[in-house]
Order: sequence, then C-alpha cells, then structure tokens
Amino acid sequence: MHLSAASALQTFVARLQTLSPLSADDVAALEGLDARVAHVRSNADIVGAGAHFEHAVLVATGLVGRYLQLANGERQITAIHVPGEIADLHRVATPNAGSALQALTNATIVLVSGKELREVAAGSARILQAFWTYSAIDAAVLSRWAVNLARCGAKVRMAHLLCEIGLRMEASGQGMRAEFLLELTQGQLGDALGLTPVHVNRTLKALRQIGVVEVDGRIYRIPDWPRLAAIAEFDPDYLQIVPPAEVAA
Amino acid sequence: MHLSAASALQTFVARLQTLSPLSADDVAALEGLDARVAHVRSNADIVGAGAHFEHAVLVATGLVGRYLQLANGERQITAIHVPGEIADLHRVATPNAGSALQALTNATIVLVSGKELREVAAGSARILQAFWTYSAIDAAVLSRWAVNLARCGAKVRMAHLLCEIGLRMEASGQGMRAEFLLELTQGQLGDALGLTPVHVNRTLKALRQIGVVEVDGRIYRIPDWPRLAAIAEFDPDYLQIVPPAEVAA
DNA sequence: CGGAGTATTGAGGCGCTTCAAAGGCGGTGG
DNA sequence: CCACCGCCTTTGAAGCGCCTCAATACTCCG
Repeated sequence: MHLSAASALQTFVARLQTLSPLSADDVAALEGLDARVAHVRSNADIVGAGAHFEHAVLVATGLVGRYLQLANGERQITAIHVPGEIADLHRVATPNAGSALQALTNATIVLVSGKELREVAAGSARILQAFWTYSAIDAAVLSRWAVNLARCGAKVRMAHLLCEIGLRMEASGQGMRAEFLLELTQGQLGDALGLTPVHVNRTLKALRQIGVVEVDGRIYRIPDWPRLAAIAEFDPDYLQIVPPAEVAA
Repeated sequence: MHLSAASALQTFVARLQTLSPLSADDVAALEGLDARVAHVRSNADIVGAGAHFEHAVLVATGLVGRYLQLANGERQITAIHVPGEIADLHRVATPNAGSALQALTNATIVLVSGKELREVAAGSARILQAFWTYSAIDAAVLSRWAVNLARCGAKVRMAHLLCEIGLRMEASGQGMRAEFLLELTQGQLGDALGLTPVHVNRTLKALRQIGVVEVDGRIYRIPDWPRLAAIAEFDPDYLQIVPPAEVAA
C-alpha cells in the first residue's frame, strides 16, 4: 500500500475514534481491512449515477466530489471530500444512494470492500455506531450547504465554502485554514456553489478586492480569517472537528 | 398512549423493517420504548437551535420541520416530516446536530428517550443498522433537496416538493399522492423552497394555470401526476419507499 | 362585527445568467 | 525548443427570474 493510502486510512480511523470510543481490536479490524489503491484522473467518475458499487471510497490524495445530475446536463456537487475522508460511507448503509462520485482532481483513492465494512460493523457495535455518527455529520455538512445554496448570495456562499474547506483541509493535515491549495477550476466551484463559472470568477474578484481572499493560481490565502468567517456566518461547530492541539479563532 | 401515537410508532417500526430485517425481539424492544405524547402548537419550536434535547421526536399527527436560521432572521427548512417519521433520529448519533425542530402545524408528537434508543441500538446490531440506514435515506432526501434549491427554478422546486410530500404522505397513510392535505402557509412553503411568500403564490398560480395542480384551501390535487413528475424531474428511487401493494407510475 | 394572519396582485429593482470575445497557461508534437 | 492548441480565466453587455415594497381582498375566530 502506498504511503498516502496508509496515512489516509489512519486519518479516517483517528476521526472515527473522536466519534465513538473504539477498542484496540476495533482499530485493528479497521486497519486490517482489505484496501485496494487506485489512481483516478481528474473529471473521471469513480461511481456513476445510480450504479451499484461494492466498495467505499477513501480519499488518499486529491479531491473527490459527490454530485447529482439533472436531465439538462447541469450538475450539483453535494459534497467535496479531502484526503482521509470516506466519500460514500452512507452507501454501505443504503446501497442505492443515487449520487455519483467523481475525482475532481487527479486523485489516489483507496477502495474498501463494502462487504468487509459491513462485517466489521456487524462485529462491533462501537464501529457501527461510529459509522452512523460519521454519516450523520456528513449530513449535517450537507444541510448547512443547502442553507447556503438557498439563502445566501454568491459572495457568502463562496466565503463559506472557503472557510469550510480550509478547516477540513487543516484537520486532515493538508495545509492551514489561512493558506491551502484548492485545485478546483472555477467551473467546478460553480458546480458546487450553484453558480455559473463566469459568476464564480466575478465573485472571487469581489472577495479579492475587499481583501479577504488572495488567490495565487489555485492557492488560496485568507489574510483575515475572522472577517471571512463573519461574512460567511461560518460557525465550525457543525463539522464536529476536535482540534488536535489548538482551539482556533 | 393516544391512538395516533401508537399508530405512528407502528408506521415507524414497519419502515425500519423494510430497511433491515428485524427479529421479533427487536420489534418488541422498539415498541416497548418509553413514549411520552405531547401536543405542540403551530410555529412552536420543539427543539431550539443548538439546544441539547434528550429525546427523539416521532411525528404522530401534523407536520414537523427541521430548519437552520441565519443571523438576518431568514430560515431554511431542510426537512419536512410527516406522521410516522422520526424527525431527528440523526441526533441520537450526534447530539449537537445544530438544526432546530418546529411544529409547522398543530401537531401531536411522541418523545422517545434518546438514552433508551441508544440502549436498544447497542443491544441489537440489526436495530443499529436500521437506524443508520434510516438516517442515510434522510440524508439522500436532503441532498436531492439541495440540488433543487441550487439548480432549479421556482416552478420545478415547487413541483418536486409536491411530488415528494405527496408520495411520503401516501406511504404513511395520510392521503394519496394525487390528493392530499398540506397544511402549510405559503410563507412556510417559501421557507422550505428558498422563496419569498409572494413568489410562492405566483408559482402556485402558474402551476394551476398550466393545469398540473389544483389548490383548494390547503388541499392539493394533482390531476396529472406524470406531468407534474416530469416537470419536477422527480424520480422516487431516492426515497426508498417500498410500496405496500402497488408499484406506482 | 372587528381584527389578525393569510392570500393575491402590481410595479420596480437587483443579482445572477447568457452570450460573446479576448487573454493566460500548460501540455504536446513537430 | 518553440509553436500550437485546448482549457481555463477574465471582462463586457444585455436579459430574466426572483425580490422588495406596497396595497387590497379573503378567511377564520373571537
């Protein structure tokens, strides 16, 4: 197994441990799961819409997005997953989940057998509980996302996305909230934010001009995090991230 | 326990059984849960935003909504629950869920102890599995909702909501998809659809004029279900409703 | 019969979309 | 190594959908 894959699995297990107290056996069972590493090119579907797929997708490097597509070809990204996260654990509970999974950048993923995950979960109520809680937090993130889509203007939506992704990246060791690499095109950002690429561009320009974001290629810098968070009405509680050392501001 | 409360619990347990094969003991344990019946007036919060609440809320009569509120006072309803559904089972997994719960109409609810639910779940992997799946479906509904909010115009959003609610009502014995009582004000519909009350009104008028919806007070009739479903791009799969007898159109 | 919340309709404005075109940037092949 | 090509980014101009503000009618209930 590649280094990044092993590290991603550890990040995932560590995350689970903050959600439900796992025994040493539980951790061993999780780390012993059969894990097939795969590489996926940017914009390639990992799981098609409505397809059955017998593996859960753990992100090792790059970004993976969950999305739903409409008949007119438009799509809406409903979740963006950073390394260390399983993008579709919920599918282990409901095999016909409906949404598709796509690599948003070139990505390394770890395929974990759904059957094995179900067995491991059936063998330990603590693990099953952790899976449930993990999925529930995923849903809480989605519900916050829905509120932004429905109620907030483009600047606020963008600001919120940057706050959330920054924090999630930081939590999984991919950078700092104040400076991180987000390798998405403005078109992909639009797919997530419910905006056209053109308007994503204008929105970023506006955020740059008021000085809350600096963009250098695909590197985003947040010179004034509290101000960006204020614009976004960002309250990190819903992410349920337990900070490893600091308490954040 | 009132009749409606007992019947709601049975509907809920029956729903769980379609998600995970429960033993007779499991069913007995679920039906033996301590259940306190309460009545809530329209527009009264059952659980405030960010509040801890040690009970899960099973809807017995009326409608219950989950929502998030922004600083400017706007709110977005993220889920509408009909009788027979538990509105916040996810909170049993993650106590600090963030979203608030409100009676959207005068409602009868059944308060089920979160502690007891956790105990019952810890005692049976099948029940725990069913709870997880139940929550996962709730999340799938939410994700479809998010797509509508982000990508669809007012008519499509409204059409989709009517399709979904109609089907869910039918599934829990509250009417038929083609004719049901939806006791929401246009303002509440707006809170769910991400629209102003004024525009909800105009949208309903437009749907009436093209003949896909008839509104009589708060009774909604769908004379041409397939056409409404086509407008909404409604595909009921994500609801994972197993029809009791028929197969639907 | 009065009052409050709800529904309905009109007029005007703003934000995002659409359509269009030019400039940057990286990758690939000659 | 450079020239080219495709994708991405950036900017402009015009249009449409939903919002805001505003006023009137309806309906239920005391």
